[in-house]
Amino acid sequence: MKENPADQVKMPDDVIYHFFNELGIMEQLVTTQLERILPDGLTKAQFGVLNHMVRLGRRESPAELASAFQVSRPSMTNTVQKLEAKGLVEIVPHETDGRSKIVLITNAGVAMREKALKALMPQFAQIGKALGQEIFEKAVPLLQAVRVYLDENR
Amino acid sequence: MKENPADQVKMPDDVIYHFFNELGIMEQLVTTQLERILPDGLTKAQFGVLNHMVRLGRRESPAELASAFQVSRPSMTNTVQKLEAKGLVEIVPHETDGRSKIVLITNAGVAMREKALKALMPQFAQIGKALGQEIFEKAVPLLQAVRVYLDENR
DNA sequence: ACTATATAGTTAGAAGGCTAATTAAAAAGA
DNA sequence: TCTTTTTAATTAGCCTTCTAACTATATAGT
Repeated sequence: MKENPADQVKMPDDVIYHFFNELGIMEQLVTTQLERILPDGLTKAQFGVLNHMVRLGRRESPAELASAFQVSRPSMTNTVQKLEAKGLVEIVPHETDGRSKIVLITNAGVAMREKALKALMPQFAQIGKALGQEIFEKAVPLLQAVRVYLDENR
Repeated sequence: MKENPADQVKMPDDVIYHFFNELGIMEQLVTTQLERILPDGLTKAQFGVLNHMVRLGRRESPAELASAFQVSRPSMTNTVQKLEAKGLVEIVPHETDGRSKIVLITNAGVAMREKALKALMPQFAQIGKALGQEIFEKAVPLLQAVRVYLDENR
């Protein structure tokens, strides 16, 4: 009876590794396809920030944004600077805390977010039609549970 | 009755967007934490290739590896060159196809993969213990279904 | 009040990813 | 057979992300 080469050293918790592997491969696909659809060279990171700000409609600091997206502060500095260079956000000093800044979305930023949404909509609709919404409704809570755990135990 | 700011422009297929969003945030967390655990500055991409080659025990070309991980060929060229520089793989010409190359894992590569696995094992066990394997067993087929769709429709 | 610690943001440097373009070899077609 | 198209790999240039280190401000502790 031939053994699989993998048996030499067993994979620990194979399902979990498989899960993370599947995650990484899908994220690769999603990011690439998303950025191909987004208008005006908008990246996933940039769209994420614009969308976040419109949806939550709040004044947030770069540090708060970094935390929301689970990226480092230098990464978020970079992202909001790119958005500022495109005129999609404004970055102003915090009124009372001299260390902090506040990121504000501009009218152009809101318009760009709407343009991006319009570009994305058909693709999302197609995926929803092909796979059904149920699969996503089932998956989201599972993903959230894992994310929350990783978030709390790092 | 106050409306949520998001209502100005509705998110198309909110569950699907939420799914992709959750995916991106978790992938960020996973990659960062994984690379903090991996030994000798091994990256997720590098470990992925080593692990893939041991598990499948096959001679594969850079193009096949790129396809397996859903990255571009230039990205895989970069990764295997980094592995070659560390002495973890060998890259030899294909016997019959003058365009192709074959990536072979070295003894050092196998040893490094085992060292990495040993480093990863406790973390995976802890996650499994905290969340249970079931959540991953439920999630993997869902992720696969979405991945296969994206893969086939790009 | 003064010192020490923590927090916000940035800069520098490295890694991985992408697309576009280049080179070389194989396969297909006229 | 000769030309055209496809495929494999690489190079160049850009973007995002990371960690480490630095500056400046705020908070805590003595």
